[in-house]
Amino acid sequence: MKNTEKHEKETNREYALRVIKENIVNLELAPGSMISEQDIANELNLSRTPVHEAMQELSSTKIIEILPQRGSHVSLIDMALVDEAIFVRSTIESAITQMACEQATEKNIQEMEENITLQEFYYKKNNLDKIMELDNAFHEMMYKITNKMQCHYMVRLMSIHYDRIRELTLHSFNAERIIKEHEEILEAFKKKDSAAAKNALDKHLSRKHIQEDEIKKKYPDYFS
Amino acid sequence: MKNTEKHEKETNREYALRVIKENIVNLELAPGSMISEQDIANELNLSRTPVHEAMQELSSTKIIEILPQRGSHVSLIDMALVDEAIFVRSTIESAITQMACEQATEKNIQEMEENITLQEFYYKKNNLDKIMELDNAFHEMMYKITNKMQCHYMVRLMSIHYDRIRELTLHSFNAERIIKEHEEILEAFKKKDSAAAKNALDKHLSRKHIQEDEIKKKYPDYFS
DNA sequence: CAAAAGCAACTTGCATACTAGTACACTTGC
DNA sequence: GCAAGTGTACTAGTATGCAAGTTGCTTTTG
Repeated sequence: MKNTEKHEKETNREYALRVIKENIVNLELAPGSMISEQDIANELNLSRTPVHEAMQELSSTKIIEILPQRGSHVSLIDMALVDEAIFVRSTIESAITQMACEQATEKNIQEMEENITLQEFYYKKNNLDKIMELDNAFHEMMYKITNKMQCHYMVRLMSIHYDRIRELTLHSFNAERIIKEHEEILEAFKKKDSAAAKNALDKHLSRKHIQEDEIKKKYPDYFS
Repeated sequence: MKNTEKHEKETNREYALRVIKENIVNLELAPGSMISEQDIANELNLSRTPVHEAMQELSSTKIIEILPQRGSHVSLIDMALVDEAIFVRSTIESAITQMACEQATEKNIQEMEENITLQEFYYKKNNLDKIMELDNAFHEMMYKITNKMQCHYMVRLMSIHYDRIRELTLHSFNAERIIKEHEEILEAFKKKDSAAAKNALDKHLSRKHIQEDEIKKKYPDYFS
């Protein structure tokens, strides 16, 4: 696995969960591949206990499948679960963004502006990773403004199925358009026009439809 | 704790999770009370391991709080989390019911009819538990029809905060009105009028606003 | 008497060992 | 050669014991 450094002050269980999840999303652990608790414990220099607990948590989102006394494997990509992930995020975030627009303070709006300024900065530097990080932070602000962080946690949990497939279609990531759409949302916030904010967000997230045929042809073994 | 019988073919971990969750929701484990892994393990005749794993899972929804090396306690009722639970369910189920109306087959509609018939049957028998069970099954059908069972799982996870507070306001459970509203939804399905189905569901779930002051006065120790 | 030091009893986190069940290669008997 | 039986090496589930940290009572000390 990649990036197995342990952070400070995270428990062994959190450490195992984070590393396994990252390696599933970046496809280092390929869909369908077997993973044994013992092997991962050895690789991370842990006992089976924290790894076992991390695997239990992952299986609750159906990103891995545990077959007792037989073994565990990374789930094949299930387009129905990808659709659910997109559906939940679009539906929840549409409602939350509209509410956020109504509740946003001057300080909130300033933070959004700051975030977008940095997006443009890193766009000029061609730093896509930073832009994606700022993108996530931008959307998370909506949850923070409306005090809906448990919703954010749940949406993120399900999103893992979409995150994994996005890894296969990174070439279609259009930073320029994304930044422009964030600016549209910001403009709606400044005008306190919550309907416009909702529409801008709906348009923004509706891009998330997937070139399913293309990637299924390219990676047929990854799909169920 | 109440109802500690172990079901067949459930693992010890699932058993512990189910019993603890039930006893939190029915307030047998009061908000704020301490619960130790060892005590529960003794009471259920298990080792600490499956209990520990169940507690980890419960803490992810914030229904319990684990303080390492100090102890764990049932969380006090946090109205912000109750609001989030209601928000997620209303938002998701509104969208899903509308989609279900568009996709429902004759067989689906017949099952809904069957369910409501039984609701009326048990209403005459004054069996509220059965009605609540049928109520849950009725709403679950929407998720099944639209193939969104992972959404259902997530909504249920967050709903525990609302389920617990509903336990305090059971006197206001109005079976007659609920059944009538279910019938409205069914009528919309029969007419394939998805907008009407959505409206009927929105109205149905909007009842979930809570007599917050009343129960806070009655159970002040239960709130954060 | 009051404050500080120390100890005992608790907690959860984790490592280790054992259990039960599966898969598969190999042996055995024909 | 083949089918049935057997041994072995794997798996995850669970029990147990230890590690590390907190709490609160007891003892000590000024």
